[in-house]
Amino acid sequence: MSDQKKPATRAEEIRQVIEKEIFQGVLRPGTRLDEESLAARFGLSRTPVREAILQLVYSGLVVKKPRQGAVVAPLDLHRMVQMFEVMSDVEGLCARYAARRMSPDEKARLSAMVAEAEALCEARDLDGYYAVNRAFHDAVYDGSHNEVLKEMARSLFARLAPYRRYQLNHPGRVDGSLAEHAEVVAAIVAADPERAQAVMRKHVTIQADIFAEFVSIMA
Amino acid sequence: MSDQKKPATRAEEIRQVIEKEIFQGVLRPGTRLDEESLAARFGLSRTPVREAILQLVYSGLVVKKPRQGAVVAPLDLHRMVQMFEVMSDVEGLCARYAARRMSPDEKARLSAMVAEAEALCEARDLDGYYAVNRAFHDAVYDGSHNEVLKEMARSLFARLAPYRRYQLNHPGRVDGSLAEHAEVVAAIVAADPERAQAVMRKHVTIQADIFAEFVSIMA
DNA sequence: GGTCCATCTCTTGTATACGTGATGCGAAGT
DNA sequence: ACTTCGCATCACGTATACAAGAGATGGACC
Repeated sequence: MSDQKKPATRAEEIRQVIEKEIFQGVLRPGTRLDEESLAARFGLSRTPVREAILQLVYSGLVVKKPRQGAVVAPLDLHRMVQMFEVMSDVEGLCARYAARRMSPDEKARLSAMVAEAEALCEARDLDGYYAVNRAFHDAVYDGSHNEVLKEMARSLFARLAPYRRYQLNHPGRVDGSLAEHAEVVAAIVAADPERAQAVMRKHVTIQADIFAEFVSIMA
Repeated sequence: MSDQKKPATRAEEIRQVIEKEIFQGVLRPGTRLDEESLAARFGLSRTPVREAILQLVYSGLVVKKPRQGAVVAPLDLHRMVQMFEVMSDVEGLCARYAARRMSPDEKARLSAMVAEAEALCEARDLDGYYAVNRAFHDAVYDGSHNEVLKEMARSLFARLAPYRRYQLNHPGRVDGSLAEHAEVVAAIVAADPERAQAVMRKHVTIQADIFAEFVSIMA
C-alpha cells in the first residue's frame, strides 16, 4: 500500500501511477495497456513502460499474453471468491499472531482506532470510517510481527480493496463491522489467540458473503 | 515449480533457467547477476535478460538496488524463520480445505503416494523419497481446490525447498516425516478438517524447528 | 452470398546505442 | 600515514531501431 517512497527510477514511478489508477478504477479490468500510448502519455520511451507493466503482471494486477499485449486483469469472479476465502483465513492468522505478539503500546493504538471508528460512524462519515477500517486491518497485520504474513495480507487486501468498500453500503453493515472490530480488539488485548483468530476470520467471512451476494445479484 | 510450459518468449525462457539454478544452488545467495554476462552466456541482448531479472525480483528470488545491479536474494535467516512459520499455517489451511474438498479419486492417489513413500523409505532411496514427499505436499495444495491458496503455498514451498530437503538428513526424520504424512492422509480421508489442519501444521512446524536448529548451529 | 486464403498493418519482442549515476583508485592536502 | 577530493570506468536506466507474430482486411473462389 504505502508504496509512496520516492521512486528511484521512471519505471517504478509510472508503475505506481498505473497501479493507483487500477485501484481507483480509472483503469478498469479488461482495459488494454498499450505500450506506445502509455509511453507517449508519460513522455517516455516504451522501455520503462514495459518494465512497469512487467512488474504489474507479476503482482497479478495485469495479465499479459505473449505477443498479444497486456490488459488490466479482468476480474474473475470465481477467483475473487477464492481470494476472499483465503483472505478470511489469512487475516485470522494475523489476528492470532497479533494476540500473542502485540506490545501494550500497539494494543493501545488499536483500541484507539476502534474508538475513532465509533465516532466517525456516529457522525455518518463513511469515507472516514472506511479509512480507519483500513488502518485497523493494517495495524493487525503489523501486529502479527511476521513480514511474510504481512505481505501476503496486504497483497490480498490491495486486490480486494475496491470490493471491500462496496460492502459498507450494505444495510446495517457499518454497525456490524464496528462491533466485530471491537470483538477482535478485545480478544487481542486479552491475548487470546484462538478467539482473536476465530472472530477476525468470521468478520472477514461476512464480508466475503456480502461480496458473494453482490456477485449473484450482478449475474 | 512446474513452470515447464513451453516458453513463448526468450525472457521467460531464461527466467526459468536462472530460477532453476537458484533453486539448485548453482547460483548462490549473494551472487551478482550481471546483465551483460548473462546476455553473453545465453546469446541474447541485455533486454530479455533485464526482463527475466525483473520478474525474479518481483518473485522475491532476486533483490535489486537501482543503479547497483541485481544479486540473488541473500538469505535472511530471520525472514526464513518467518517463512517457515507462515508455511506451517498455510499448509495447515491447505490440509483443512483438502479434507473438505478432495474427491475420492484424489484421496486414493494421496494414499497411494504414502504407500510409495514407504517403499522408497525402506529401500533407503532418499532422492526418490524426497520427490514423492514433494509430490505429496503438492497434491494437498491441489486438494484445497483454491487457486489462490495453492499459489501461495507453492510460492513458499519453492523458496524453502532447498532447506526442506536438508532436514531429511536429520536422524530419524524420514521415519517421522512418513508417519506424519500418514496421519495427515488419514485425517483427510476421514474428512476431518480440524485434525488435518492440526496435523499438517505440526508436520511443517517440525521441519521449521529443525531448520531453526540448523540455523543456530550455523551461527 | 459465404468462406477461405493471402497480405497488410499494428503491436509486441529483441537488439543496439547513448547518457548518467555509482564504485574504486589515485593524488593531493592536512 | 590518513583522509578527502576528483576522475575514470563500468554497469544500469532509457531511448531508438529493427524483426517477427497476431489479428484485420480485402479479394477470390466455391
